[in-house]
Amino acid sequence: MSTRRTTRQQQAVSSILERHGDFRSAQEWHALLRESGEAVGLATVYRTLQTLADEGTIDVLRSPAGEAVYRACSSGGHHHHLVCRRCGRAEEIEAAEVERWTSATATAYGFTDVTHTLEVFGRCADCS
Amino acid sequence: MSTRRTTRQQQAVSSILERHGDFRSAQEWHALLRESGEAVGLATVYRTLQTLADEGTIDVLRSPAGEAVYRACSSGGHHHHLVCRRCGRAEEIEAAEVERWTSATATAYGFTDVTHTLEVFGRCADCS
DNA sequence: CGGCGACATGAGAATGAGTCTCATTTGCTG
DNA sequence: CAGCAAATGAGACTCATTCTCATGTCGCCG
Repeated sequence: MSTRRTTRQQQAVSSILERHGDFRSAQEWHALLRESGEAVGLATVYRTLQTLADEGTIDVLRSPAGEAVYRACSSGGHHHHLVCRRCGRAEEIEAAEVERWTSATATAYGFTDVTHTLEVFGRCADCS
Repeated sequence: MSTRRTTRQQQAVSSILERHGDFRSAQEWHALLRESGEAVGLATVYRTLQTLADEGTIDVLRSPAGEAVYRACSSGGHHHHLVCRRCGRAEEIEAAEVERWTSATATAYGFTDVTHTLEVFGRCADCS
């Protein structure tokens, strides 16, 4: 069933995501890989990022500009981010209160099958 | 300075946004306008939506699929949405708790100049 | 009322992220 | 080692959005 192969390319993608801790677009990761000598086709970068995201291994979100940005996250569970809009560095944050509030509110309005997005952007201490 | 002209096209856009209360993409609003006989160029629809959004007259957010969707909102102030992912209908929701929580958390991490996005998607009572 | 200048419009070209196709390469398992 | 299915990558393609630029239109001034 899970005929999951381990290719050089997939390892290169995972590994570069782990070396850098910030959110970057597929195109940026692709460029970084090329610079580092570990060339990987753009299509493969997209495919791999998507697979990893589906697995929950990495996190995706949309930058204010509307493009998808990816990063490796330590916590496997559900969490949100506090992202520096200048340098891309991100903190993982837990938001139990918010979880509770959204699900209560949604229920109050008769909504079911609820999901939510919450991202916080700002300027980190270093970039101020 | 404010050489703001009132054109038929801009009125048509504003007006159709007000007649329907849901989130739709620029392309969809454009199609609706055409159907209603009030044809407006696609580029103009984009321009007008963007202007209205900048003014704060309408709200923009990104659908899960990644395209920008727009809708006229009654409340001028800051608020969030509970959006039906099937029919696009949306409720405006206030989230004082969440506002407080995000700003407190961001401050705790040394972040400044903080903004946030919060959107809740689900299936409304009618669409369940 | 006719003219003028600036802003607005719209058709189509251009851009750019992301996806798809398909011939080729490459882990893996026997 | 052989064979096959999965993975790759170059490039074509899609599709939302933006840009360009020729033309239209609003509002004012004399």
